Parts: sequence; C-alpha cells; structure tokens
Amino acid sequence: VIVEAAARILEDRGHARFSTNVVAERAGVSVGSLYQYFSSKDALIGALIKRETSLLVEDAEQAAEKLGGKKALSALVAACASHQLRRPKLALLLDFEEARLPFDADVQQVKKRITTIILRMLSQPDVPPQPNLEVAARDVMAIIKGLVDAAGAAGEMDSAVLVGRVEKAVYGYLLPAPPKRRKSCARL
Amino acid sequence: VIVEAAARILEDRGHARFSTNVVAERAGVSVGSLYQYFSSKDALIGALIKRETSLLVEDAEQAAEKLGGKKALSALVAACASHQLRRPKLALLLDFEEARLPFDADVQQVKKRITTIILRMLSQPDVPPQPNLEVAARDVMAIIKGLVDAAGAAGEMDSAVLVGRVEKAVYGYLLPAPPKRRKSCARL
Amino acid sequence: VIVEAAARILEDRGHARFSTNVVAERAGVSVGSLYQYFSSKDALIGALIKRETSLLVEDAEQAAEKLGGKKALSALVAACASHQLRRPKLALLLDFEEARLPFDADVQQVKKRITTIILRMLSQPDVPPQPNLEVAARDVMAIIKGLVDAAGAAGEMDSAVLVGRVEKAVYGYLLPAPPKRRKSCARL
Amino acid sequence: VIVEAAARILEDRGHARFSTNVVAERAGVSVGSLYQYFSSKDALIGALIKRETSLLVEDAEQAAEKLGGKKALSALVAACASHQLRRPKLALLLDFEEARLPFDADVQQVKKRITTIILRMLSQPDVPPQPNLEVAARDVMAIIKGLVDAAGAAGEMDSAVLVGRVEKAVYGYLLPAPPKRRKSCARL
DNA sequence: AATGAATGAGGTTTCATTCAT
DNA sequence: AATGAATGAAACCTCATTCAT
Repeated sequence: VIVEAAARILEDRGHARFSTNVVAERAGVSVGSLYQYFSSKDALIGALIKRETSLLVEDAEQAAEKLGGKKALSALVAACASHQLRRPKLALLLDFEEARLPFDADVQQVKKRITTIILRMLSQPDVPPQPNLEVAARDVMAIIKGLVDAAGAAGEMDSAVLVGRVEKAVYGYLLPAPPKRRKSCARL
Repeated sequence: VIVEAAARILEDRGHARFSTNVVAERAGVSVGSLYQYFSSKDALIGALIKRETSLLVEDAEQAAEKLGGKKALSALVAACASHQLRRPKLALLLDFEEARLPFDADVQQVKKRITTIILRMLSQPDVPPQPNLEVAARDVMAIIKGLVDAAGAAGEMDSAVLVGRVEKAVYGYLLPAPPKRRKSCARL
Repeated sequence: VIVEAAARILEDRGHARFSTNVVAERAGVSVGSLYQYFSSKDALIGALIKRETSLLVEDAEQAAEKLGGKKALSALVAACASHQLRRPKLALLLDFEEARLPFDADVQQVKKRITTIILRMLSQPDVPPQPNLEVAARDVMAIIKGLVDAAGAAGEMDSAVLVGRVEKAVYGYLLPAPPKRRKSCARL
Repeated sequence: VIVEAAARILEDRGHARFSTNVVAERAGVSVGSLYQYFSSKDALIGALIKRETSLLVEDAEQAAEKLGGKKALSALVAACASHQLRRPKLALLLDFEEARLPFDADVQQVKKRITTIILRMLSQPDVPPQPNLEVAARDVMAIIKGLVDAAGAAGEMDSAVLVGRVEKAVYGYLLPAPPKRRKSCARL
C-alpha cells in the first residue's frame, strides 16, 4: 500500500511535493507505520525502484535464458519500452532517483541484475563481439534508457514504434564495422 | 560570479546541499543580491543551464552552418562529449534539473535551439531521410545524452573513445535499412 | 528481565537512546508486556532506581542497626562508593533521573529510607551533635553523592581510596568545632 | 534574548518541555533566528551554561588573584552558594546538562577555567598540601556542587548558612591529618 | 498474559524568500 | 544596488502509548 502510494504521489505531484507525511496520508496509514516498514525516505524510494524494475528484470532474465542473444536483446528492449510507456512519468522520475541513490541496497541489486543480464546477452554468438563487454553493456543500457525516457516524456504511447527505433540504435551501436566498413560494403 | 558559484556548489555538494544561501556565500555576495539578479532558485538553475549549454549550442550552430549533415552531426557529438567530460558531475546534475524545469524560459530556449540545429542537420542530403524528423531529432538527442551521461557518471575521461561509440549508435539509428538489409549486405 | 534490560540500555546508549521499544527488545519481550508491568516509562525508571538502590539501602540498614554511629557512617560511605564504582555510568545517570522524578512512588520510598537511616546514624552518641539533624542528613547525602558521582565520572576504580576522601569530607562536615579550633590544636 | 528565554523555559517547564520552538516563541523570535545564532539545541544549552557560570567564574578568578588560598576558597564557596540560590532550579538543571554535554566547546571552556582556579587556590601556602592536586580540585568541586545543588533543591534561601556548611565539608576534606592524626593531636 | 503493528503529536532542523536599512 | 537578519512553513523522523488479536 505504502509503495503504491509513493508511486502515485511521485506521479501526481513530482519530486518536490513527495514527502513521507503525504505518502503516508495517501496510503491511509500513519507516518509511524511508514517508518516501521521503511527505515528512511530514501529506503522507500529504493523499494519503489525495486518494485517497478522487478517485473522488467524478470522478463529480461527469462528472455536471456531461453532466447538467443539478438532475440533476447529485442525482448529486453520491448520490455523496457512497454514498461516505460505504462507509467511514463513515474519511470522517468525513478530514473532520476536511481541516479541520486547509487548506494541504496535495493538500487544496487537491481542495477547488478540488469547488468548481468545484458552481459550474458552480449556474450551470445549471434551478437557481434564487443571490444569491452562492460562498456558495451553500460552503453546499451544508456541508449535504451535515453530513448525510452525521452519517448515517455514526449507523451508517446505506441510501444511497437518505439521498440523499432531503439533497436536500430542498439544494433547500430553493436555493429562490428566502423562507419568506413559500411561504406566499403556498399561499394561492393 | 553567482552562476559560477552555483555550478561549483552543485558539483561539490550535490543537489541536496544546493541552497541559495550557500550559493550566495560562495559567490561572495549577499542573498539579497542573488535575488536581485535571479527571481528564484529555479531561475538561477535555469540561467546555469543556459550558460553551460550555450557554448555547446554555439559550436553546434557553427558546425551546422558550415559542414554537411554527417560531419555536422559528428561535430555535435564531439562537442557534447567533450562538454560532458569537462565537468561531468555538473553536466549530469544539470540534465536532471533540465528535466525538472520544463517550463523555465531559459531551459525552453536552449532546448529549442538544439532541436532546431539537429533538425537542420538531419535535413541535409547526406543523412538518410527519416520518416519523422521531429522524432528523429528527439531520438538523436536522447541517444547522445544517454550515452554521454552514463560515460560521465562512470568516470570516463577519453572523449575520442566516447565519440566513436556515440557515433555508432547515432548513425546506426539513422540508417535507412532495417536489420535485414545489413544481413543481405553481409552475404555478399 | 525488563529492569535489567533498562539498566543495560541506559549504560550502553545513554539517556537519549533510552526508549521503551528498545528496552523491550533488549529484554526479549514485547512493548505490550513492558506496559503490563510498568505503567509508564517513568515508572520503569523508578523501578530501576529502586532496584539499584535497594542493595545499598539494605547494607546501610544492617550497618545502622549493629554498629555505632561513626562505624555505621563509614559502612554507608563504603557501600555507596563500591556501589557507584560497580556500574558508574548507570549510577550517575540514575542520580539524574532520581532528581527528575521527585514524585515517583519508588523514588520517594528509597529516598525516605536512606534519610531515615542517616538520621539514625547521626543521632548516635559517638557522632558530634548537629544543630539540625534533617539538614545534616541531607548534607551528608549530598557530599557522598557529589563525590562518588564525580569519581565515577572521572573513571576512578579504587573504592578504598575514594572512601578515604569521602570520609574526610563527611567527618569534616560533622565536626562540632569551627576551623579556628583546629588551628589551636595544631599550635600545640 | 534567546538565552534568557531558554533559561526561563528550563526553569518553568523543565527539561522535558524544553524545545527549540518553545524557546524561540518565548524569546519572541522565530526558530530560524534561533538557529542563526546557535547551531543546535545543545549549542544553545552550552551557551546558557557558559552565561550562567561566567559571573561565578569571574568572581572566583578575582578572588583567586587577590586573596590567599583559604580566603579565596571561601570566596568561591560564597559565590557558588549565592549563585545557586539566586536561580536554584536553573542551576540544578544546568548541572545535569553540563554532565550530559561533556564535549560542548562552551562547557569544556568553563570547566577548564574553574579547574584552573581551584588548582591555584589549592596551591597556596595557607592550604594544607594535597597528595594529588587534580583529584583534590575535582573533589572540592564535587563537594560544593553536591551540597549547593541539594540545598537549592530543598528550597533553602539563606546563603550565609549554606556557606558555613559547605566550608566545613571543604576544609574538613582538605585537612592534612587523616582521622588518626586528629587522635594523636588530641593525645598531646 | 502476551504480542507488536499502529498511532500521531511533537521534536529538531533547513532554506527559499523578504524587506528594513 | 547591496546587505543579511529574520521569517516560518514544512521536511524528516522518533517514540510513548494503545488495543485488537
């Protein structure tokens, strides 16, 4: 109840009006109860981040297990896109909070899981080999997050269209050949 | 003096400890004077965003005028990367503030200028035609910002390396052909 | 169990972190149970004061019955000193609480018992007669408490040394003769 | 204004109802102003302790300079007694706070000054030599404080009477001869 | 008799903003 | 134009106490 109230307050009033008292009131509990379950305001935000990202991460983990690298990556992009467009404002604000709380236990855990998943995807044989897997994973995450946040902020609703654009950027990034290669390829 | 003090406070102490009183003290002026030049705290942040982004925008505008689309785009990416890596923490925090202040006059102005520039770049003949220029411009910005923020947050220092990766993502995104085309090309 | 837990919390964390919830947890019972046995936080503190002072009072009562005035007084001083040095931090904090809770039933009871004991000691023939027994009793208590508290706070460990100094102050106080008498004695 | 308001609140409502908001209101200023002059609640208490003890310390310092050891000591006792009986409740509560704030800068300073003064008094030739001056100084302070606090708490008003009793205890403590010496003296 | 989740008043502290000087 | 003391709403968090189970 409290976590969902926190989500709603963040969506409705934004970061500035997000206070523990308001969240508790919206949740229909007392501040005391809020603090019985979350040791601090930031811990509550961390829990919210964890809850919001968990479905996403689980989808991605399943995809990573069963599918090949490329299909898994596409599944990840699709999951991210539909997740973002479901509650765009919330997702955007949580991305900020995530950056602001790099030491929160929940946040670290989620980040680690996502990184692990992407690393496994990028290691599959059908994905072009990357010079530095860690960097590539970070970049893929950054591209997805950047595009998907912007789309949500712009009010886009169509997940399929967004997925297509994100995939182009991600696959383009992962392509083994530098721009010159594409040129020489075209020449043939 | 005040704007630079604001930048330093933001870098040194982060969003949480950024207060008008502290900024004024660091600037060596009184709070009263701060409010004589900036109508509110958010106005000051807006001015800071404007100042930080201005150099970037001017570089990009010059590039857009003189160079072709692709080279101009590369120049933009390079400008973004070096700008970000010059003061990474500040740039990252300002990206957050920028998202938080969508109605600030200064913020709207710089956003409009950047959008205009990118739109012109994407309209050049040497750039693959995009189905929706507005969306493409937004996406290019999002890709650049996403990658460049992540790199700054990760502590990267080498602008050239970063530029290469961003270009791959951007050009990949702009490519007219869907993934399947690249496949047939490779077959040759 | 609860009273001992209260003692430990007071020693370990001090007055500021002494809360009923923490005490209950340390005692291994629920807050509800705590309130079944102690009607309020202050009542718990009162009970703790009573328990801590009881041994002391009993020793003193026995001494008062069997020994002469001076020896009884010395026994009291010795009891106070060793009591204080056994758990110095606790004893010090409880002296504060004792002053803060003058209306607590338990506190009043122990105070009354001690006063009675000292009054009886001071009435013995081998103790110089005092102009006002009530005042003298209060003063003797005050001297003892002042000195042993300070010694405990200063980290003293040796009870015998402390006893010697307290006795000097107490006996000096009780001496019938004003300072001038001692002067003439020294002249001989 | 704020410090005096703090004193009054402490006297009227005691430690438990002493809150920064209440003090500010009583002082006729805002909480913000209170925190402009005192960095925390404890700093305010420290300042109050300093102010209350300062007159006392200054009197004692003057006495220590001009008078011999014994007379200076008597002057100190008299100063303590009249100081205590002027605002007994306040003095008593501040003694507690003093013990609770051993690391406050103001508190440490006052304590150091008093200790220095007493050390000098005890070093005078007309005061019996003490085996350990530091301990003796601590004990003298403890005796005075113990007696004077108890007298204030008991509602005594007559400073002169109190002074006489304190002096007896202090001089008795300082006497060179242990109990046995007094005995041998009598034998002569 | 025991539990412990729930309560909510109230505590300390911060900080954007004002305005008399 | 500049100052900076003053303001006070509002933030986060604690904890003594209750009461349904």
